[in-house]
Amino acid sequence: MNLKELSQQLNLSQTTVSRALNGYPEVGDATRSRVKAEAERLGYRPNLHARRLATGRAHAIGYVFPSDRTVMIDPLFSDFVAGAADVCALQGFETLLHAGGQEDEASVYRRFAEGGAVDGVVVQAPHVDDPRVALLNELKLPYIVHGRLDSVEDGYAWLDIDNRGAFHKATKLLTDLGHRRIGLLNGPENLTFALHRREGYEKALQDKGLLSNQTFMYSGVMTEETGYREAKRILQSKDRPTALLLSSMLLVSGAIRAAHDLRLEIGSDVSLIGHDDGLPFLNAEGLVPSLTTTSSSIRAAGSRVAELLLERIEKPEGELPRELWNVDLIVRGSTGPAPVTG
Amino acid sequence: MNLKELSQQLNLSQTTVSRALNGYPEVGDATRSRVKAEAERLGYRPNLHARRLATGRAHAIGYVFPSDRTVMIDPLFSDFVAGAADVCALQGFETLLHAGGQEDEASVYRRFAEGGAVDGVVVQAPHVDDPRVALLNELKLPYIVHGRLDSVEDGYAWLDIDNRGAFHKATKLLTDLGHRRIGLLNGPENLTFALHRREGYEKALQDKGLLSNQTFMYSGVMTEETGYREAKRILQSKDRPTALLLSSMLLVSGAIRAAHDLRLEIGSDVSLIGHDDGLPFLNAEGLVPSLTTTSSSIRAAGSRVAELLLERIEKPEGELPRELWNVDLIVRGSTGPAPVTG
DNA sequence: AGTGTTTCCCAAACCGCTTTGAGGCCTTTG
DNA sequence: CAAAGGCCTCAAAGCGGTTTGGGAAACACT
Repeated sequence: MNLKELSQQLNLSQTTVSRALNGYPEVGDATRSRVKAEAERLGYRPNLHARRLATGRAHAIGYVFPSDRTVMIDPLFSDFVAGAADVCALQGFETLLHAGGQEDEASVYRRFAEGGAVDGVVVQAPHVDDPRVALLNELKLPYIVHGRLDSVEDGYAWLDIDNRGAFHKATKLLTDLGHRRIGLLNGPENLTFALHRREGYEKALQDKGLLSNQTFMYSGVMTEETGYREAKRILQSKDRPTALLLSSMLLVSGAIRAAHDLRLEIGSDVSLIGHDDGLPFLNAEGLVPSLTTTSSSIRAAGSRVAELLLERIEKPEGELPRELWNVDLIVRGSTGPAPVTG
Repeated sequence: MNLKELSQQLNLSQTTVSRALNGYPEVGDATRSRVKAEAERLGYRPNLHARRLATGRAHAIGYVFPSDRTVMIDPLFSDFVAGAADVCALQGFETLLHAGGQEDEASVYRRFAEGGAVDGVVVQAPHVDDPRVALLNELKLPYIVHGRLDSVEDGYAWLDIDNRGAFHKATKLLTDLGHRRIGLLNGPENLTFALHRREGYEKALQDKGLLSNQTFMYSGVMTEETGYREAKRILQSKDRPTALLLSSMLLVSGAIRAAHDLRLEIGSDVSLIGHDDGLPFLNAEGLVPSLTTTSSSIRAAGSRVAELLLERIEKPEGELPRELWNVDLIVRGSTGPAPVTG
């Protein structure tokens, strides 16, 4: 069933039927409802590609897996995308995923832009100096960055959580509790979010005249295993830290295991603060003791990013959105005063 | 740069240029290479929608999030999709995600089929008696089920791992080690994979004349927290089991925490076997003691499913693929003989 | 020279929708 | 009553590719 057949069925022109269906004002109420009823009855679905070709709009947004992510897919990713895809679906947009292949990333974006495959893209996990932003600006393909470049905040659209602030707060809580040696297990610090977290952490230490110590730090992939291994290493080191900051719940999970191994009581022998992205399968509150966290829903971020992107697609010349989300510090049972023998 | 401009540039007709680019034999070698070089030089990208309209093929496959999954996105999902998207990208296919929205699932499939949005879909996490299969058969939209319906194996295309066999093997290992009371923490048993796992488990118990015990079982969402809670409950029950089977690594993670809490030594006081989907962020080998697993890469399954789907799209009338993958039982340190006092 | 084969290329139709520009009909207004 | 203005509707021209049905040129063979 296509438009032509439908319009013949109705004894109307294609134009009128199309307009009736798409809500244009030039068509009368009676006609419109007749058309709609008939379309419904016959199960008419407009051909997407024809519509896209005619309108020049894809009604789709895209994600490109960064090439260095194809091996290690982030568990955050699905939740983020789910949030975004929900919003898109509500507005009749599809979500396109493009992974790897032999094509390099820049050329995928180019094809997206020039071939009209998508109306806009989401840039995830930006590097400190991410080339994608410049490329997308050049291509004039609407986009929104989830995160930020390192120092630049102008000239591109972004939504980020206040990673510096979050880890500053978290570290301050620990120093206020008397901790003097605090470790940090972080993501790869060429990614902005991780860098910012470290900056917040170091700033808070400096505020108290404390120095950060390289042996108490880790930066790299955030798996349960590295959490275990690095937490164990750090907690076994000479003058071990009395508290650890952990950049993801998976690291937390590993660190808890390490603490158990070393017979360290969490919340007294060692305090733990983790960053919680609100993943449904790893609950900070359900831990024992419950985990003190900096907390921010990655899913909500996904939804909001999609909203902003759709707005930008609607009005490409509108003002560039820049949203910095506050991150809550939720104090629970895993943090306590520094041990006196520390 | 579109085809028309390119052909004018070359002083050729659109036909010839199109044919040269798409490898049709009617065009001479000299002409073909001249066309290709010029297309490359000018950065010509064919408009996807135009091509799709003309050919009637979308060059895309789709995933629809089941509506009951939009709240709790499976952490397996991203790895599975990544595997699939890789394969698709290599063959020039895009991957479409459709989540929720206000539209019901059946109508999404209908729209996909009739609107030509995708050439085929992947059906994930099938229920015991999943209505999607019948719908897709009716719509004649190529698809492949990752998993199976409960009893039916004919009349649809599927790839599944041998969940029954895997959990049979795992349970047998435990009974052979002398365990008589064995618990099972499983996924929701309205999903086929979970049901099959239980069947394998119960069969192996029966083989030894053992009865399964409802108090030693759990079926539901597979999060770290439920793993902890349920493992703790089961391990505290009267005549507690000496071994646990766990349907996902997240459940394992929770169970380990529970065992620590209860001061049970893993591998001696309680044996653990987990199902490992090969997720990069939760490594069975890195645990202490290393975890005995039934092991099967979800990512590889994603890739293969995509391959099969692309084949089906190519030849819709071909034979229905049915692949049952063997699952390895990898014995490591978390399993040992049943404690004598058991 | 006439015929048949290849080889290479073209004009035009088509995919199914949107949108433009025009026109018919009916009501209002001077 | 004629002109103006609204309201509806339509035919046709895109959008940018693919594909069909020839046709011209070059060559080989009677």
